[in-house]
Amino acid sequence: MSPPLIEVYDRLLKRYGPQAWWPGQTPFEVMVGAILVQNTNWRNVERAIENLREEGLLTPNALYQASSGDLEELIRPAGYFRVKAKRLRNLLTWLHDRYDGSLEAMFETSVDTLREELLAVHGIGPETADAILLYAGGMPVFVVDAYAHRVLARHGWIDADADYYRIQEVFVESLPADAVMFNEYHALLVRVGKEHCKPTPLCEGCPLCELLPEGGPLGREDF
DNA sequence: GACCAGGCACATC
DNA sequence: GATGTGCATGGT
Repeated sequence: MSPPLIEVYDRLLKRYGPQAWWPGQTPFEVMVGAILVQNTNWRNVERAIENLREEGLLTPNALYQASSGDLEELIRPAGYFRVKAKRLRNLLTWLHDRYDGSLEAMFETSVDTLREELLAVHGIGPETADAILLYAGGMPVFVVDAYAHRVLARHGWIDADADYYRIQEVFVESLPADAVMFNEYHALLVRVGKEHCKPTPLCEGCPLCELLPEGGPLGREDF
């Protein structure tokens, strides 16, 4: 039986309202943030992005020309700064070589092709690619993350060991392909995950547990 | 001091 | 193919 994802969405939207994601001022800033936020608190990413902004590096050409050493120091607050500096350079090099540094040209590519191209960039995996497609490009791609995984598994709506594509499939099967809603849905899952479906305590005051006949979470305690 | 945070690549079995 | 590990900072 498929999970009640429309009802979940309606409930979350009613409870929290629109989340106004992604917190980035330009598509390029969103792309940079998508790399920097990998397994990292957004607050730390903000510091790194502010550093880049102060140096005038939040454009494809400027960041492409920055030295690796400067880049590492500026993004240090976001953690994993050496690997992330390499990943940003991989993305920038690809963008420069393939699209002459133009996001407009990049997003003229069909979503399936662009996704494959992004995944071929070293350091960009499924979530980062999808975040770029949805939040920077406005393409109707559902972004799965650790929160989506935990919130759904916690309530018994997916297997705890479901992988990225399985979880994405669950959403895509039950929802219309609407970029605005996909955008909002992902942000709402992060919100409820942070506020109520924490690792511990288990779903305190969670608005989604009310949808369960048992009135409480079904998943394993480590979800 | 332990644990957590919008992942990903790589080594090893 | 599954499972484990390195990567690093900053808040609670």
